[in-house]
Amino acid sequence: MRVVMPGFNLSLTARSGQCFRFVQLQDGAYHLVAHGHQLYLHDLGGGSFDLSCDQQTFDRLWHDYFDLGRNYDALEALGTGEDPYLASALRYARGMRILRQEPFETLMAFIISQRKSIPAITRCVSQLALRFGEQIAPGVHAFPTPGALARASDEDLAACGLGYRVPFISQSARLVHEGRIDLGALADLPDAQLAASLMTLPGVGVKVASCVMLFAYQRMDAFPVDVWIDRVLRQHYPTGFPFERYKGVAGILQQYLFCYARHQAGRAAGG
DNA sequence: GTCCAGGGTAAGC
DNA sequence: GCTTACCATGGA
Repeated sequence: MRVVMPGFNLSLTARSGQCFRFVQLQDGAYHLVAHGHQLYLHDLGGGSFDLSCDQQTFDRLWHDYFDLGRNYDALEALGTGEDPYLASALRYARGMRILRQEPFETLMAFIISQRKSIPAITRCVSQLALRFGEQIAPGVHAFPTPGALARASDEDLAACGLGYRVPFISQSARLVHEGRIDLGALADLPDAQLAASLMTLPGVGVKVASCVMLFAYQRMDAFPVDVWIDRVLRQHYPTGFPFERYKGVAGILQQYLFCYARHQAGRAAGG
């Protein structure tokens, strides 16, 4: 079906490091697996996209997944003048959106993310889906359920390239599967309690919890600080990031800063 | 060979 | 509260 998503930047969103289930195809289109569904997306330009779903599935699932109910245009007014670096980041990554991902998959993906590059994380998540996820189409697998990962052997998990994170994944999956942590119920908690609850899981610290809050629970004040953002803060915000000024959208801005910083580094490296 | 990657944990202070 | 060593793996 043909859909108009004004200003939506598919390419940047797909490569932004918040979701590891986008695959770019030969013709430039993207294939995505989320919420037990697959979706092909073709950017036709001018805000038009060709999607491999019907209207009902789009309205019920993908509309919210791509956070289309939120007005990102208001971000453009921020940063101008007082915050030129943020203005540059917003200009570069205009149209990128914060995806509304599944809590369990996001939790597992960002436990894996520690000390790994985005391509390496993508490989691990893909392997987990291939080995333990339900096949939803020929050669296409959903992300595994908590039970499937809880039952997986350490050897099979290690074969996915998880390294020393195997017990983190195994134990956290078990705690979710056994109901010791109810990821659905966590959505009702305020930010501080949500963060504290997530951090009771093995392999989850402040940064991973922040990513899960931002990318799965729509907590737009969650502000993950990884090595890239740490550099940005030290180089461009030596007196501290103005969280109060950006209250309610700081996490979104963080994602723009993250992508912009990586883009700049890529250019400097000649990529 | 070295260094780095969307860090967390445990030990030590 | 704060630093520090260590943790597997793959790519540059």
